[in-house]
Amino acid sequence: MTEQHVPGERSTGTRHGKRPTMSDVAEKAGVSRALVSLIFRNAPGASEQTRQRVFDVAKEIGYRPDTAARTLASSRTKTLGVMLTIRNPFHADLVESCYAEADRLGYDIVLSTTVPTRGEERAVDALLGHRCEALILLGPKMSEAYLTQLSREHPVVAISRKVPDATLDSVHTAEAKGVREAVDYLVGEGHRDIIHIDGGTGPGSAERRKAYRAAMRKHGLTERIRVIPGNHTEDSGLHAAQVLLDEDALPTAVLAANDRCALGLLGALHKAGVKVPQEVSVVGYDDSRVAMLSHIGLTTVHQNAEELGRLAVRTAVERIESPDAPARELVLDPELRVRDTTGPPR
Amino acid sequence: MTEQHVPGERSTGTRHGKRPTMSDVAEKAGVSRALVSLIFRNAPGASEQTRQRVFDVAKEIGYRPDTAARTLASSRTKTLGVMLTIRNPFHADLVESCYAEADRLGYDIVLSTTVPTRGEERAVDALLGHRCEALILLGPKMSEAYLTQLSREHPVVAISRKVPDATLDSVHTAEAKGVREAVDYLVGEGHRDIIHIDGGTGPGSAERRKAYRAAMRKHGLTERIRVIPGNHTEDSGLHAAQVLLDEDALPTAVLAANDRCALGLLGALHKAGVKVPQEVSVVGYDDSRVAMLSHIGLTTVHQNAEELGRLAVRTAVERIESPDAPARELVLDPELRVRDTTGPPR
DNA sequence: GCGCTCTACTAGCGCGCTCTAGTGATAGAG
DNA sequence: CTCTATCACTAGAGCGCGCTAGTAGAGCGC
Repeated sequence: MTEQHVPGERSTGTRHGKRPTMSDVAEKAGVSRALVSLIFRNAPGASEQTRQRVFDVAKEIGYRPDTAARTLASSRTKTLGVMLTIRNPFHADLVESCYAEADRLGYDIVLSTTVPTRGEERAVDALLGHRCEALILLGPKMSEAYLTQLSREHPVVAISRKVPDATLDSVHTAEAKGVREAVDYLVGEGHRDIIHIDGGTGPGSAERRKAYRAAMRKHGLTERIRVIPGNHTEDSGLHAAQVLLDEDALPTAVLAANDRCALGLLGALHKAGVKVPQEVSVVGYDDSRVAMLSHIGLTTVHQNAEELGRLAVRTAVERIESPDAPARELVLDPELRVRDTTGPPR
Repeated sequence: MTEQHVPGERSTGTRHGKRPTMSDVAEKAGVSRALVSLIFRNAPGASEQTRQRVFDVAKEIGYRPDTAARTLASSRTKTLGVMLTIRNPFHADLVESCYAEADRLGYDIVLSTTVPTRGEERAVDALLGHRCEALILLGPKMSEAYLTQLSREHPVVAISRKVPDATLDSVHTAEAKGVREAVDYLVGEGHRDIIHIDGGTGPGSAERRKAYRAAMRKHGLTERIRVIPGNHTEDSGLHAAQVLLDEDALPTAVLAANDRCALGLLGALHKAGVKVPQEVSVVGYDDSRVAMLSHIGLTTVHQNAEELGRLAVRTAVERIESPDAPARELVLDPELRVRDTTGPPR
């Protein structure tokens, strides 16, 4: 690493002077603080002329409303908290659509991500500290007890996680249906040795696992049922590949926990010289944008991220407005997207 | 979409009751509010016994410190604002390491992402509204004027963007060196028709473009120089592929603007039946974790995300502590990672 | 006894804003 | 001319906390 010192004009200007407040604007514009407040809140009760003058003064002295003070003073914060896992490309899709819908409904969004060193509880604490009016949790892995507790104290919407008899709203796709379609399709192509890498305790995993078993049974393939434990990261795909490659024979098709898992699996298979889909077919889950873009198009179960995000925000806002309405579960239909990682068995 | 109403136990419990405050805790614990404050700030001056009792009471009544009130009351917020583009996997890598370092230094982080409907200015406004003590901008595309202005008013650290004669700190890799290494390597493999898809106005693009030209010239390939305009998204790779495929002959190697661009390109080439690396070699830039995991390992110029994030946070904190120190430019060496998308020309 | 320090705590102001309850000025109705 | 309505604006309380200044009491040396 090298380090350079840039000359620059350090000593000039307003550098780090005290941040201007509403009072500064008021004084300079020759009006009361209350009026400035009113104008910045877009509330009626100020003449167009004054309004303009206040905005001009504000711009001139570089005033920005202070979110903290605003939050503290007002009963409403008009803020939604979104918990996500920044590594997850599908979450990126969801976040984008959340923003769009929140904008439409006049809400702000604050993000809080989990990272390896920062678990879901910390992420949630940060959001609640910001006085979010509702939480939107993207694929939460937290315990059911904690989730239930949380939803008793705050409006909570979970995306991609179904909680039986829950007190919280949830928005997700019909996991079972997606898996069933995938298995039906693979069987239709002639596969019989279809295994499943599951998502462990990840959101939706239990349903997918169950649906896989049911679908296999339906096709009379009960004895071929096999689940390799995994999770929702690339690593689990990699790991599953190692397990499979150590054995005598590969299955002809693999149903991965999600796209990330599928990508990890594909990477490892490719390194081992296994041809996809000639030797093994691979199906993902999510259809995050990367799946589409990867140079071999991944066959995957499409979840409508845009709609999921939109509905989650709508549901959150409705929940804020009527806290005691019964909990809702919104279920979208998934759709199998056949691309290039699947074909007839070898 | 289907909708279900879940019974749930809506009417019980503390649902949405007034949020408990420090006074509630104080009262219930039989101490003054000031003492509770002190305890929650981890400040010395309370007996271990009282401390424990206060924490117990707080937990019992579900008290959480209010970030807004805390921010408002204290001069310091100990908060760093990070602007990112959530779609960008490289940013995910950076954010993770920022968190780790901020944790170490006792700072909080608040995230603000750009999305298609929410530009950089809005993202920055949100951060400043939260009274962040410094801004860390991941690959900002904003105008130089705005950036300079911003850095005059607040501590700002830019990652992956170099601003000549700047008043702001920047942390980035030696773009030129990475590109030079890539070109040297390709030429060493026997390539002569090496083209570059550039990153438009994206961070680092100008330097990379310039370095590409210089490197080609150095190898006596001045006449083979060719730059296809692009940007830092998958789409630009796709688009460049279309341009190239429409022509009589493909180049033997392509230096993409970044990994995302390279992935788009690979996808399109694959669909067109062009073999990589047999017919065309492809080199990316960033080495975001996806590059590694993609089932064909992408040859790319590695940027040390962990170190970049770490240094950005350190620099931001140092800037907060000494606002008038000269601006610094921290430059890390990149490193070519040869994987599977490159080889000798056809 | 005195003054001293140290520990464990409390009183109360003010951060920048929102929001309710006003005030005064002008206009139109009766 | 009074009465009410409307408009443009203001006064001031208080949101939940941090923080400075202070106090009460215990312990200690002399």
